[in-house]
Amino acid sequence: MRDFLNVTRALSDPNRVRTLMFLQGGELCLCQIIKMLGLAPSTVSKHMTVLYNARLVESRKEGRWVFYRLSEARNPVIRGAIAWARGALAKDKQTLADARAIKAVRKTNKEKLCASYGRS
Amino acid sequence: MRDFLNVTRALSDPNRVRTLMFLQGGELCLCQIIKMLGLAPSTVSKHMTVLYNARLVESRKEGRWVFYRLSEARNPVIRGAIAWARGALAKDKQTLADARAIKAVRKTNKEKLCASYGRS
DNA sequence: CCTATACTTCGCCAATTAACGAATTATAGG
DNA sequence: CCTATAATTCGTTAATTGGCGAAGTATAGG
Repeated sequence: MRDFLNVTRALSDPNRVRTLMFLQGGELCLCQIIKMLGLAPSTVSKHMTVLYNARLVESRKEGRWVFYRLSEARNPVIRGAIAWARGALAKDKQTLADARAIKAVRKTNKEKLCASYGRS
Repeated sequence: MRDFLNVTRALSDPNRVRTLMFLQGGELCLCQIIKMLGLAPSTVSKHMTVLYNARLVESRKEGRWVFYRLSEARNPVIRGAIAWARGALAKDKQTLADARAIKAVRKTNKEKLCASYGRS
């Protein structure tokens, strides 16, 4: 029950759900997620911790950067949650808009994007 | 997104999740749910409203009683949520304990159970 | 009608949560 | 070693949420 509630609570915030959706396109570093969500770095960091503790995402550190990706665990509860969310939101307006926006973010040079958290 | 979040938020409380699980055995009137959860009637009523607004349950009024049942809607988001929760919690301790307890509640005469909210 | 009962609505309180900025940690590169 | 940068942790604040009991609504049965 505890694990289950960690997942449902992680999925109870629109910014976390958006992040899960646009992580479908592949791993992103925190600063790219910050750029997408337009929130303070500390806020986004905390959101990612919630997703991580729910085991919905995994992370990888590379130098100064931390990359997050959708969980690849075989755990059926996690896979079920991701599959369900994906199905439920495939045609969601925000999800589609983010899928467009993420392309630009991925193309942008990471050094430029991250410098002072790239509030452009 | 709004509909999706209504579902995930409804699933973010253990008492609501427990209720969804033991409703698998068939419809129950509010006083039976009150008995199962051991919470104040007003609290349980509010929980059921949350589940109802998320479309996870449906209700039926019969005289003084209100019966709740798992949603039978064809909506894939709802059906997916229920199926996922069911799979995730099939072996959950609380779920199993509730499955046992619900049998006694179903057998109990409803008049007796509900009288002064049956705090026995 | 009047009472009892099943449920809901309302107002309140304590706990949780999402947000921020400031301070801190860790790493890359002079 | 020193600075800049990416991310995290901490402290604060405003909003939300889960709980309760009291009051209100609706229905069944004298």
